[in-house]
Amino acid sequence: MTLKMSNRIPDIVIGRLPLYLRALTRLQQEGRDVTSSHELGRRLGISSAQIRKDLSHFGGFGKQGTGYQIEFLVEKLRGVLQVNREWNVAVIGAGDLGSAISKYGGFEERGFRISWLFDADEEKVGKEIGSVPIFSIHDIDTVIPENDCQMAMIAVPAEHAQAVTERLVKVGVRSILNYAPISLTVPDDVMVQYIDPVVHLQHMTYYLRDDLD
Amino acid sequence: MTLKMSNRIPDIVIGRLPLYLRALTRLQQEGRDVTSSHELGRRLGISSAQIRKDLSHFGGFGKQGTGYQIEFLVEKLRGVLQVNREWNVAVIGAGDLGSAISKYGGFEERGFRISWLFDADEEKVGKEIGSVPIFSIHDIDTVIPENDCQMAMIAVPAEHAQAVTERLVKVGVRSILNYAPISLTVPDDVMVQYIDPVVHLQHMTYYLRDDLD
DNA sequence: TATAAATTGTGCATTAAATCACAACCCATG
DNA sequence: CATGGGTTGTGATTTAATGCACAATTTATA
Repeated sequence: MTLKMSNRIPDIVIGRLPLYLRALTRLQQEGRDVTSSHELGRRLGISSAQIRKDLSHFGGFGKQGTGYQIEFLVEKLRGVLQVNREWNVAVIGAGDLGSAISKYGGFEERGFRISWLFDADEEKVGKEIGSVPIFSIHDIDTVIPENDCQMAMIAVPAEHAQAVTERLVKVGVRSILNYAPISLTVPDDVMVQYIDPVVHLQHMTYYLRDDLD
Repeated sequence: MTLKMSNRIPDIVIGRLPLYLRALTRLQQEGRDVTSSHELGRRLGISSAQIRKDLSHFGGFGKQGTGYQIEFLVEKLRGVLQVNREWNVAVIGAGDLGSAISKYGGFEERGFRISWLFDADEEKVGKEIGSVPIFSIHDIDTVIPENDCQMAMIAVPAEHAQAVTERLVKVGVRSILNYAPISLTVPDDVMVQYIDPVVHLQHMTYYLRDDLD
C-alpha cells in the first residue's frame, strides 16, 4: 500500500476528499445548491487553490464564474471514493468502544454498515448491540469469507490487536481501522488507518506552552 | 495556530512524536532497554533517517554505534510533549461515546485525566460514569474556569458541536479533540484535532478497487 | 450589448518534507 | 589495542506539496 498509490494521485489528496464530501453534505443540509472553492476552503481551513487542484485530478467539476454544483460534486466524490454503495464492516471487540460504534447512527448514510461484532467473551455471543449481532471471535474464519466483507475495525485491547489483525488478513480483509494504541504489521496490499485519541491529545499538549516565541 | 508553529519545529514532526513515544513504551513493556532508529522505523513504517532527523530537532538523544536508551528517550519525549504531568480533560457529551471515553483506562498512564463529563440531559447530571462525574452543560461556565482545564473532547451530535466549541473557547479551553463529524471554527490560538472514523473508512475505500494499475 | 465581478483550472514558482550518504563514533571481540 | 560491524546526526540532494497568478469563462446588471 506504499508504492502502488504514488504514481497516480497522491494519497494526501485522497485523504482530503472525505473532508470535502463531509463539508459539501453539510452545505446541502443547509439547503445550499452551489458553492465555491473559496467558501469550502474557508470552512475547512484549506486554501482555495488546493481544493481546486485536488478536485481537478478527477475532472473539471466546477464552472468558471459560478463555482461547484453541490449535488453534482457530492455524487462525483462519492463515485471516486466508492461510497455510492454500502460496505460491510466487521467490528472486533464488543466492549464499550465496539458497543459505541455499533450504536452510532452515522455510518449508514456515509457508505458503511456495521454488520457483525466479534468478541472473545462467549457470554456476549448470540446477543446483539444496536441491532448488530455478536459472534464468537472464532467465527471470524467463517462469517467473513461467507459474506462480502473487506473492511474491519479493531476495538480490542492492544495486546490482542496484532493477532486479530493476522486473522482478519487471512480471511481477506483489506482495510483495517485500528483503535488499539499499537502499530500493526500487515502485508503490502492491506491498508491500516489508526485512531488513538491520546496521540491527538499529546500532539496538542506540545503547543500548550507559553514560550512558543 | 497556523503561523506561529511554522518557524520552529514543523508540526508534522510534532505529530510523529506521540507515535514514537507509544512504540518506545511498548518496547519498554517488552523488557527492552535499547533500540535503534532502524528498529523503531520498521515497527512504525517510517524510515530510520526520518526518525533520527525528527529526534535531532530536540537534541542528540542517541549514541553512535549503540542506539537509543529507551527509558532516557521516553523521558525526553515526555518532556518535549509535556506529558510528564497530568492534564485535566473535559468531555462534552455523556452518550455512548462520552461514556466509552470515560470508562477507557488508557488515558492516565499517558498523561491525561478525564475529569468531568458535561451533558444536556438533566437526568444524567449528578451521576457518574467510570468514576467521572456528570455535570450539566451549563456548568461548563463555572467548573472549567475554577479548575485547571485547557483541554476538552467533544462527543455531542454535529449540530451542537460548534456551539459547544464556542462555549469552551470562551472559558479558556485551548485544545479541542472533536469527535463530531464537522469542521469547527476557532480563534487562531485554539488548536483542534479531529476524529471521524468515517473519514478514515472513506479514505480506504478509494483503494478497494481492482483497477489501481 | 457592454461592463464588472466572480470563479475555475492550471503552468510555474516556491516552500516543505523526505531521503541519501557519509564522517564520526561506540563497542564487542580476539 | 586494533579491527569490523553497527549506529547516530546532519549537510546535500531529491522529491513532494503548496501557493501564486492569470487566461478563460460565466453571470448579473445596467
